[in-house]
Order: sequence, then structure tokens, then C-alpha cells
Amino acid sequence: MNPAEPPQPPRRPTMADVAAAAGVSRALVSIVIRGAEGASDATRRRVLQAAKDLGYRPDTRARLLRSSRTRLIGVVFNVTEPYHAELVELLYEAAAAERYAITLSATGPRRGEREAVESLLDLGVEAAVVIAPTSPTAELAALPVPVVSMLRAPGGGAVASVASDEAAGIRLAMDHLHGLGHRRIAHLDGGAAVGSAARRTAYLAWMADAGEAAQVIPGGPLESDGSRAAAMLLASMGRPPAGAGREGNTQAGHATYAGHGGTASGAPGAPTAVVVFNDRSALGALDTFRRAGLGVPGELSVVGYDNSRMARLEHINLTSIGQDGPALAAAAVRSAAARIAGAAAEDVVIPPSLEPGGTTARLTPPGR
Amino acid sequence: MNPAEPPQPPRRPTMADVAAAAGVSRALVSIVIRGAEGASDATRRRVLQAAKDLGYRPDTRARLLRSSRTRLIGVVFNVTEPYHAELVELLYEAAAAERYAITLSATGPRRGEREAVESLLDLGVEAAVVIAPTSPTAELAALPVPVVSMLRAPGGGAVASVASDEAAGIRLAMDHLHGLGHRRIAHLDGGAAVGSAARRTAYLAWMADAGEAAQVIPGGPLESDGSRAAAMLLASMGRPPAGAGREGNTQAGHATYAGHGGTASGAPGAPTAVVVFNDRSALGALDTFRRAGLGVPGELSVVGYDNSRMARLEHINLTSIGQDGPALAAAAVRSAAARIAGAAAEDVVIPPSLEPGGTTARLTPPGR
DNA sequence: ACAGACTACTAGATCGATCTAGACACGGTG
DNA sequence: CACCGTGTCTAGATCGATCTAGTAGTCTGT
Repeated sequence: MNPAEPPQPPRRPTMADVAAAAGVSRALVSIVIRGAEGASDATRRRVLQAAKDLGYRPDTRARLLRSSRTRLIGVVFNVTEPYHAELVELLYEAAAAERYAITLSATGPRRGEREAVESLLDLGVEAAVVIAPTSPTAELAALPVPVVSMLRAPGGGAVASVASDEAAGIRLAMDHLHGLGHRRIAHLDGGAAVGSAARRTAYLAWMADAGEAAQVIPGGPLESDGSRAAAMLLASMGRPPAGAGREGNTQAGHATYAGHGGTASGAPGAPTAVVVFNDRSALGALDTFRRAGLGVPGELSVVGYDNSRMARLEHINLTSIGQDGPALAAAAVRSAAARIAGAAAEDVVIPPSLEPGGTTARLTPPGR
Repeated sequence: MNPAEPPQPPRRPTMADVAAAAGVSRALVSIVIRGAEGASDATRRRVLQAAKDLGYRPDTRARLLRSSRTRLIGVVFNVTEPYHAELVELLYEAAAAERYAITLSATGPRRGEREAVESLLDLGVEAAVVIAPTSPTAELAALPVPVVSMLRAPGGGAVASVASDEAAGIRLAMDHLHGLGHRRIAHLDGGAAVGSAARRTAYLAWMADAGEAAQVIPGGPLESDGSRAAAMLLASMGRPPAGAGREGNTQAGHATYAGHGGTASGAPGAPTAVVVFNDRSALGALDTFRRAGLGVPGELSVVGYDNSRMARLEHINLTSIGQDGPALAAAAVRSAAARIAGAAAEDVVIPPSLEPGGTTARLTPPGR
């Protein structure tokens, strides 16, 4: 009721307020809040109670500014990539387990990697995790904090990396198809995307080992790339795609070719299975195959890569190579923590696994 | 060469370093860096040059801590929602245009909205933009900073909102289909998802006005929801879905029903078009329809909602209601800025538009 | 010539935490 | 009893910026 009293500025309580309420010094409150040692159990309880009563929450800005250990890891991800989103979610959990906090910075068509990383540095992160980096390794290594690159193949020691074994993943896919009787297997590649070269090389090596003729169709990481590559593959099989006109690309669709019957279609030597660069691309390809009236997996088996949430949707149920996201995320955080603690950069390789789905099937003998 | 000198701590330069190099006070450097007035052009140039030479970058932590105007807007988004990702990207740009910075906080299966918002508050954001909030309006209104909710219908004044006109969007879809000759139009709804009720209501109202019998199939926001709802619709049309067995849900697929021919299939009164809650759901539905051998748009026209990047992929080319992302993002940032400046909460409604694609076509007369 | 206004600049307090150095109490030892 | 070690706690400096209040110096008008 004092007229001189300020009207009611609902100021957020600070450490000093808690200290006053609990009858201790600010420093002690800091100790208790951080969970550091140096306070008796009795006062610890008292301080925590006071903090709770006041609704105190530590101010991140002040903590970041003052403390030598911010316990903050920055994550750079491409906001247009669904699989990155999955990893981001897992990174939150993995970081929490190591008592680190995460702060995000997105890249995108109009926001570059450099910009994203620097905004993190200005915030005082102790390390940066960059998902599928496009910057050269040397540039990442030159940053003033340790960098962990995810999903990109090891770059030579200067930057820690966490990735799955691309070659092993492709071999899993090839072995799986081989076990189902497939011999003529094509590859729709990822073009210039991160990881594409490694997967293509592994495919070529496997085919060479098996003594089979390889067929690589240039593609890319997006649904549209897969769709386009699929159309090229169809053409090479002597099988026209669905719809002829330009405008009517979806009209009537598959009905045109649906009567073909079960197996072994098109030119002799046409592939009976394809391994696609990633799930997004595989989804585009699947769509194009099916609209052209090609039965999947009846006439053609398809394997993707990433085992993304999308691939696991029941109506899609794509056979895919899984990268074990939780393991990747945990390894990335551990690697970052280790480098912060002074360890040298290491390359972690996570073994991939094959997730069987409904888009691969045993090859039906042609002459049946 | 002085042995007492520390070996080489590559400390990041601070404002004091720049001040010393330029021969001015710290305060003046602050003025120049912020672009505030109160410095002559000559010194301004000198200070900027010194900053550049030293590679100075302002420390975000210190700036956030000290300044009353952090010019920081927090964005809460669901990392598993591709459409949110599109908006995030647009928000970065919209914020930059108003000289605000963005900081992200993701929600997800294991990270709630409350947690995400609070981490932003601890960072000192001046306002929060929450995309498709799930918390009750009252809870958002109780936060100590202004909140702008995106994509959720106006909640009654306490919280500013930016959303597209759901009812108008649905009407656009219905009018489009009506103009193509369709009369029996079904709706696959969004279940409990944000915005679903408004769209369903608008659909029912339109059908009532037109004197047609409405048919709402319960669905949801995900691909799998759309797929399931599509299967229900097929059943109601007396048309069995593709494949009979459980395991073989994709085998042979559409071939079973492909011979049906052009138009007007199934029970009398069966819909010739569907309006689906959103694009993701529509994609699932599309897949199920096509595998069942139902030609889209030959036998059934399909309209989605969001006009997402996915819908625009050339091989999908979904007719969809566009929410004008750039306008939404710009309005959200402007609204946040206005509330920070003291304005009352307002509800902004952005008119949607129809993006024609290849999944809708003129109805072929049944008795032709 | 002098008050008043304006411009260019600076010293020092401040934001809310952490960190360092040291005070104080208390029990055990020689 | 003096001394030491340990556990608990505090005063004050500090992080790197912004903000306030105030000081020179210049210009303007009468």
C-alpha cells in the first residue's frame, strides 16, 4: 500500500533473491543449484526449497557468460532433411544423458553452414556437431571449438566423425538381394550428395566380385531424383513409363501396363532388383515404378537406405538399411565430450543393419 | 621469446581489444557495432576496421545478458513435422528482415512443449513463436513473454495467433471440385490434430449448403492415418483394398483391380472426390488408392492441404490448399515484434490459395 | 561574449551468474 | 595448548557486453 512502491514489476527471481530467502550467500546458492560439492545436506534442502518457493530458474545467459564450462553442444542440421530431424531428436536425449545441453542452428537454402556454425560459437558452445557437413574438413577443423561431423565419411583425423559403415550397408543390401535369388541388381545413386560416392563404390565392388554387370543410374538425394532415375531405368528396360502426355502425368496411371502378369519383364538382362541411395529417393522411385505398372516387389525388388521414419510407415514398409540413429547420436555426443575433455579426434563407425520390409521378395524363376 | 609469457592462448578478441586497437573507449565500440547513433563517420570507420582486423565478433551471451532488448525471438517447432521445418526456414528470413534473431527449440516424442519454451525463456527471448501449439491457450498466455501461436485457430485474444483461414481453404477445395463436376465428395479428417475440427466443420457446412450427403472418414495427420482412412473409404465403396494377406501387403499390388476401366466404380453414391486433412495424410491415402487399382484422378480426385514441398514434388503433384508460408512467417514475426513493442494480441488470418496439381480432374459422366 | 543546444566521446555501474581466495568452526594430534 | 585438516560458507572479482550520466568541444543566435 506504500505509494512509493513500484506498481508490480514481476521481475524474474535471481540467485540473490533465493540467497536472501534462504539466508545464505549467493555463492552457496550457486553451489547448490549446480549440484557442486561444498554445502551441507541441511542447507542444500533449505536452498532448494527457497528456490522452488520463488519459482527460481537459473538464467542461461549469465551462466553461459561466466562459466568456463558451458556444457553446451551446438548442432547444425539441414532443416529440409527429415532424417536430420530424427537425429536432432535423438541428440537431445543423448546429450541429456551426458549432462550436456543442446542448441540448434539450422541450415537451409538461404542459410549457410558457416553462418549457422558461427551463430553457435557466439553463444559459447563447447563443441559443434554438424550433420552431413558440406564444408571441407579443413574449414571445420579450423574452428575454435572441436567439431564432430555426422553421416559423412571419415575425413582424415582433423575432425572427429561419426558415420555408419556405408560400404557394409550396401553389402548388406546386396547380400540380402542375392540371398533372395537376385543377380541383376541396379543402383540408383545419390549424385553429389554426402555419402553417395562411398555407396556407389561399394556397389560396384560387390558386383565386380560377383562377376555381374553393374548398372548405375545417376540420381540424387530427393524424391524427385529417385523418380527421375526410376524413369531412366524403366526406359533402359524397354518399358515406357506411365502416361504419355505432359499435363496428364498421373492420369489413368498404371492401368495401362497392369496386365503384364507376374515376372521377368522387358529386355533380357533387365535388373530384377535395385538398391537406391536413400529412402527419400527410393520413395520417389517406388512411386514411378508402381505407376508404370511394375509390381514391387513382384517384378522388381527395391532397397532404400536410412531406415527413416517414413520408410517404416506401414503402408510403405520399405526394405532399408538402417543407420542405428540412437547409436549415432550417442557416439556423436560422446565424441564431442571426449574432444572437449582434450582427447584427439577419432572416427567412429557404426555398423548398419538391414531392416526387412515389403519391397523385396524372392525372385520368381523366369521360365516357370 | 619472453619465457614468462603464456604459450599461446588464442583468446577470442573482445570489445576491449577492439577499443584499444582503435584508440577509443569500449562504450564507443559498442555504439559502432550496434549501429547506434552517437559516433562520427570517421571513428565509425576506424572502429569497424579495427574490429575486422582483429576478427572481432560480438559475444552473444554477454549481449543477451546485459541488453534490455535482446532482439531474440524463440521458435518452438515439432522436429518430426516437415511442414514446420519449412516454416522455420521462412521464419529465419522474416526475422532477419525485422532485425530480429531466431533461436530454435524442438519438441518431439520425448521433449514437451513446456520444456522447449522454458529453455527459450532462460535464454532471454523477447517473444516466443509456437508452431501448432498443443498447450491450452491459457497456459501460453501465462508465460512471461508474449506468445504468437502459428497454425492454430485464434484462441480468444490472450495469445496472438497467425493462421490461415481454414474454412476458406476447405471452401476453395470444395469449389474447385464442384467446378470440375464433382458432387459426392468425402472428407478424410485429421482426427485430434490441430486444425482438424475447423476443417471438418467447414466441410460439413459446405456439403449442407450444397444439399449433398456428407461423408467424413476419421483419419489423422500422418501418412499412415491417411492410408488407413483410405482403406476405410474403399471398404465403404464396396471395393476391397489391394492384397489380401497380412505379410503380402504390397505384393502384386494394384494389378488385381487394374482392369476395371475408367470411371464411376463401386456402390452407387460412392464419392468421386476426397478432400484430405493435410498433405501427409493425402500422400498415404493416394498410395492406398492407387494400390487398390483406383485411378487418381481418373476415378477419384484428391485434394490435400498445406501445399508442402512434398506435395510439389513433380512426381506427386498433389492438388493442395496452400497456406502461403512466407506470409505466415512474416506475419508471425511482425506480430511478435508488435507485442514486444506493447501492442495487444491480435489474430492474423492469412487467406489460403488453391494450388492445382495432377490429382484432380473433371468428372467423366458415368453413363458415357 | 555567453547561454543553450547539439555532437562526440568516456568512466563506471550493471546484467546474473561462476569462480577464487579466504574466513570460521570444529575435531583430532603431538 | 598450538597446530593442522576438513567441511561449510562468504566477500568480492569477473565474464563481455550495454546503459546511464556526465564531460569536453563546437555551433548558434542574440
